[in-house]
This record gives sequence, C-alpha cells and structure tokens, in this order.
Amino acid sequence: MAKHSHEDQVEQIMDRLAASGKRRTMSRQAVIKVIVDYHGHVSADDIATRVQKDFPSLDVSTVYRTLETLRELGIVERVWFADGSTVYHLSDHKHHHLCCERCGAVQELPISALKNLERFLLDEYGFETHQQPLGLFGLCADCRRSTRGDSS
Amino acid sequence: MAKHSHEDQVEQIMDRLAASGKRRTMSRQAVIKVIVDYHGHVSADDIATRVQKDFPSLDVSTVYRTLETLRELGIVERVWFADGSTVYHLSDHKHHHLCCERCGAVQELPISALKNLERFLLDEYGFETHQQPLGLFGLCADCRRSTRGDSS
DNA sequence: CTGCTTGCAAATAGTTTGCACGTTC
DNA sequence: GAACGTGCAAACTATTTGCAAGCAG
Repeated sequence: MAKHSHEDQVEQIMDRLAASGKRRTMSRQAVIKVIVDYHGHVSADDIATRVQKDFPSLDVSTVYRTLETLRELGIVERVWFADGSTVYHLSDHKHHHLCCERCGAVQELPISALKNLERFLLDEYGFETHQQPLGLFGLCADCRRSTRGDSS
Repeated sequence: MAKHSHEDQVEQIMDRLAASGKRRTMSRQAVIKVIVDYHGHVSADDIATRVQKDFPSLDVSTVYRTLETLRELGIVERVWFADGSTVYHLSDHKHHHLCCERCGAVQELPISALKNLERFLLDEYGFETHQQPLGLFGLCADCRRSTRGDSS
C-alpha cells in the first residue's frame, strides 16, 4: 500500500464525501486538511483555530458539523481521553495514545498492542472489548529517565 | 481488614473530613452516602438526583463542591469513560470498568488485571502508566451469548 | 461569634441547533 | 433553481464561581 501525500488523502476523503452525495466545500476541505495534517488526536477547537488562520469566518459550528458528517461516513472517530479531553482522528489511523503527564507528549500505540489484554478479558471475564482507542496517562521514556536522575 | 457497613463507611469518611478541618454537614453526609451505596461509578447528576429525594433543596453546585473536597482529600476520584461520561468513585475501591454497550451493565475489573499490559508498555515503550481507572466498552458475557444464538 | 458551607443565580466551556442566506450540483 | 451547507446567534449540558445568608465549631 503506497503512502499518499496529505493532499492526496484530503482529495480522497473529499471523493468519499461526494460519493455519498455530500458536497465539496472549502470549509470541509480545510477541516479535513487539518485532521490529516495533525495525524491524529486533534480537538474540535484545535481544528477551528487552525482553520481560521486561512478562513477567519469559518465558524466552530461548521467544524462540529463537518466532524459529525465525517463520523457518519466512518471517516473519523471521536475519542475521549482519560483526562476528559475529546479528540478526533482518522478511522484508518486507529491507535491508542500514551500521553505523558509531564511533558505532554502523545505517543501512538498500535491497536494490536492490546491484543493480549483483549484475549485476557475474553477468557477471564467473557467480555468482548470493542477496541476503541484509549488515552493512557503516565510518564514517557524521556521523562521517566530524567525523573530518576538521568543515565548515560 | 473487616468489611464495614455502608453507614460505618460514611461515618469514617465524615471523620476524615473533620480531621482535615472540614465541617460535618448533612449535605456532605448525604452525598457521601450515595457514593458509598452506589459502590462506584456514579455521575455528579446521579448523586444530585438521588440526594434530592431526601433533601430537595440541595443544589448540584453543592454536590460538585463536595466532590471537589473529597477529591482534594484523596477520598474519591473522577474518571472519564471512553464514551465521554464522567463518574466518581471511592479511591479505595479503585477498579477498571467493563461497560456493556448493549445492556449497559458495568462490571468491575481489578486494577491488577492490567498488570501485564503495564509491564508490556514499560518493556516495549518505556512508558510508565499511571493506572487510572479505565472504562472499556464492549459486550458482556450475557449479551455475547444471546448475540450468537445461545448455547447450553 | 467567626468563618466554612450552602443555595441561588449567573458565568464558563464545549457542543448542538434554528434560521436566513450563500453555494454546489 | 433546489437542496444542501454555512455563519451567526441562541440553546444546551456539564461544571464552576460570586455573593449573601445559614450553620458548624
């Protein structure tokens, strides 16, 4: 599978919108571009702020409506982190998040990384998780290192 | 460690409040009782609704202020589920939640159940999770059974 | 009596919606 | 031109805060 440029990816999503009978509008394109550029975990407000640099008149409500449309089409997903914040990301770029409480860095964790947990819950509890992306909080490698007095 | 009745537990928490220089009030006692009774995962609004059956004049703001006080003292914790809802529960009754998307049942999962995941993240990613309670969504054993056409 | 607590109302933040106007098909 | 999309203002939900009155210590 070839890696597409961000522009291609935006185009592709616009095509999917069109294919679903939705219209190609600048607002939507701008919102999609931000989501694609950010490569995951953007808040609605992040998007609005970012888009408004190019289109100052674009309203947050349009951002929310666009996100809702994209969500209906299964293109983006909404995720709630354990700290209460809400972020959006492309569905095909599904992953968990390791959020560092100290430096704020957000590291991605492939969904597959929690396969063992999934199996464990099924075996032990009969519970079948629908792996929605999680936001786990803690200390990243860097901060952990500097916490316990740096090494080599 | 003996298991205390709910009344005892409420009393004990009131004592901790008093010990911290906070005052013993009916409002607080009522809020605490609901949290203790629900045995975990109550929303602020649940608490308000419940408490108002006995004390109709008790305002939500008091519930929030009480929760904030209890949080400062480390008695309760606030948790955000992956579906965006916020719940509170006693700190000493820390656990993860397995929330069934179909029947709404919430099953508790001991924190220790995710020890393997914790170790995995540390080994593979150098990430040290601060195990805050998670709300995982999926299908509980019962609903899974009835979904795939019941067995023995 | 002193000051922590509370009720009430109003402020906030995040998200959704109604409506008239603008734009895409 | 018709229907969908957008800006703007206003509604909503969840939570927080200011203030005067209430109550615990």
